[in-house]
Amino acid sequence: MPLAPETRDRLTESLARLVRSGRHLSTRAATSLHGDLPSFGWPLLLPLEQDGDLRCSALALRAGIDVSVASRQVAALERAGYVQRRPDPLDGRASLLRITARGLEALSTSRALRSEWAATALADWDDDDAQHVANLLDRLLADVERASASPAPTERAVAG
Amino acid sequence: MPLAPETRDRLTESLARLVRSGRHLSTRAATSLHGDLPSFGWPLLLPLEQDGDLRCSALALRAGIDVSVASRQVAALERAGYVQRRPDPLDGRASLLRITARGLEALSTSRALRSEWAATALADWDDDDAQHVANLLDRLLADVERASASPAPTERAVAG
DNA sequence: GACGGTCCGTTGTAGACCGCAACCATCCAA
DNA sequence: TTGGATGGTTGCGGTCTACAACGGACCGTC
Repeated sequence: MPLAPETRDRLTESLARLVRSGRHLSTRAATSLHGDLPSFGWPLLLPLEQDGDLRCSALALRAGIDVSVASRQVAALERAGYVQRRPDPLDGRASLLRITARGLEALSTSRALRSEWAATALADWDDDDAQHVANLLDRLLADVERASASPAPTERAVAG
Repeated sequence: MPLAPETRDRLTESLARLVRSGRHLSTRAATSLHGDLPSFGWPLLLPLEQDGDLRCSALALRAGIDVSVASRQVAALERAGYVQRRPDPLDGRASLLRITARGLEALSTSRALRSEWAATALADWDDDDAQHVANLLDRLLADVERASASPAPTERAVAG
């Protein structure tokens, strides 16, 4: 059965509330969820942990932020000793960023804090439901990002 | 089967990415998703549409923001003619906020834009999956908000 | 009926995050 | 060699947020 408009709107509304709540949580949680890591540390260090050395622009792309923002945040992380930069041997303009041991450690404690928090929040979920919703969330995320990337639809909606 | 740690962490990670992506979308979408309504218009006007007249403090509670923020945003909405205020007959300190015809109309066009956007984003979902994920999202949202409201768990995590 | 504590909403202030535009240094192709 | 393209930094302005202080109104108490 194709998607009914009511279901669609209900889903977007739930999504909007979730985003709002998540934003609220991430500002409020501040130190309790990130340890001594600044709030932007997680989304920047995680790609560095997973993919190894990255350029600033690549990191910005992964984190979904402007290069200028990434530049400032990376500078802060570098000052704090979470990342290290070395000149890119292939391009004199660029730097390569690498996560330090301190960065890995901070990521680890932050991961533990998140995990602990999630354990209390999701106390009465069973594994099947959680896996199911995780699958659907990933799919939803992919679709939202795809629709967000293409500039056309909403502008068409405005014009039409 | 109880929630496995891996599932838990996977779910939080998906959730974090979704929130991040959604935030990005809501800033980027700006005019295309809200029409001429300011970005904070939707979460403020919606409770007024659903529940009728509300005080500023009640509205702030519903929107999950501080009263001072709500006060400023409501003032902007009032200047733009989306809401109307009248003194609360029961309490000389308070005002009652009511959404105007213009506000209802703006909400309606905004809803249409959202709906149109959602239609393209969720094009290849079927109704069962969408309803299922909406149900699970609502439950997830409730749990997250509950865990977010209680100050204890994360601080315990930090202390321990 | 006056008074002190409490509550509502507004305003001042400050911080976090974001993106755009201008800029320098470097790269690369013509 | 030279001019356009590119990587990263910085200046600037904008948005959203919360906390603190304040004036005005409310209410239980004396």
